[in-house]
Amino acid sequence: MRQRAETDSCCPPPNAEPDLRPIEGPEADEALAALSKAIAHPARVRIVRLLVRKSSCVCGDIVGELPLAQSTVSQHLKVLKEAGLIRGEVDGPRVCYCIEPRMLRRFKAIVAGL
Amino acid sequence: MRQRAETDSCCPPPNAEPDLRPIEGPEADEALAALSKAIAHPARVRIVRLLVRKSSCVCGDIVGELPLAQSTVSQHLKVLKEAGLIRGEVDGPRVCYCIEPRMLRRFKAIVAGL
DNA sequence: CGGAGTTATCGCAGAAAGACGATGAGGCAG
DNA sequence: CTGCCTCATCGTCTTTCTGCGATAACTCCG
Repeated sequence: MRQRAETDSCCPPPNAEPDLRPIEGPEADEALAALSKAIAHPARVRIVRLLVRKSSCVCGDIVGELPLAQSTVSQHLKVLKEAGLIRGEVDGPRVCYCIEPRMLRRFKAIVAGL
Repeated sequence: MRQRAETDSCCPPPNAEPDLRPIEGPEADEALAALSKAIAHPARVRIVRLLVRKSSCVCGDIVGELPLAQSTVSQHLKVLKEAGLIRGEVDGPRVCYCIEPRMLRRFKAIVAGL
């Protein structure tokens, strides 16, 4: 077993590698559209905010924070995960979600470059 | 008639009033979701890019820039307009669209604040 | 007034999103 | 092994999005 446990965050990748992907052009346009679509729902905005705030990653507690059914929240998490904005790591019987800093940074960069 | 004409941009509001609206909280979350949804389509990203690039506002030329029917482009413009991201001003027989700098700034600010 | 050019709206059809309950899959404790 | 807890997936329904052609509205020019 790993030494990751209670206080230890399950997703600690604070790597600050430079992002070489373009901020403009067709690829960036597609990326912006996809990332925007992923975040284009109040529930998903709240999820992202939760995960950003808690550098330590919350888990199914997200369900408790939202007025939605567990299956619905799971769907939203799936959308965010498929967009690459968050990551889920299995930690025993539960799953620990956290922000994918790279992708969030990319989103911010493209938007800022508008 | 006004002195606005060919080279004159029809939407010249370069006012840089400070935006006092919140960057966080429920209101900002709703705003971010709405703005993201408005831009969450490749065609609409391209439209926004076009209007940002050309500080002078293009018009129905947008239709020529996109591989979509005129009615479809008009729909996308409507979405962006309803989100407050762009503005359309009637200029003779045609309509001149331009970015609404305030709203775009707000979008950038909220995203940057994530 | 009447035609021409430009844009908005309508109606439709197919695709996708959103929400939920029910069910399945997997780990952990006993 | 069995039950429990957590989470993902499935199936369904409703709503919204997306795209288009057709048509209306609107402006300018003769």
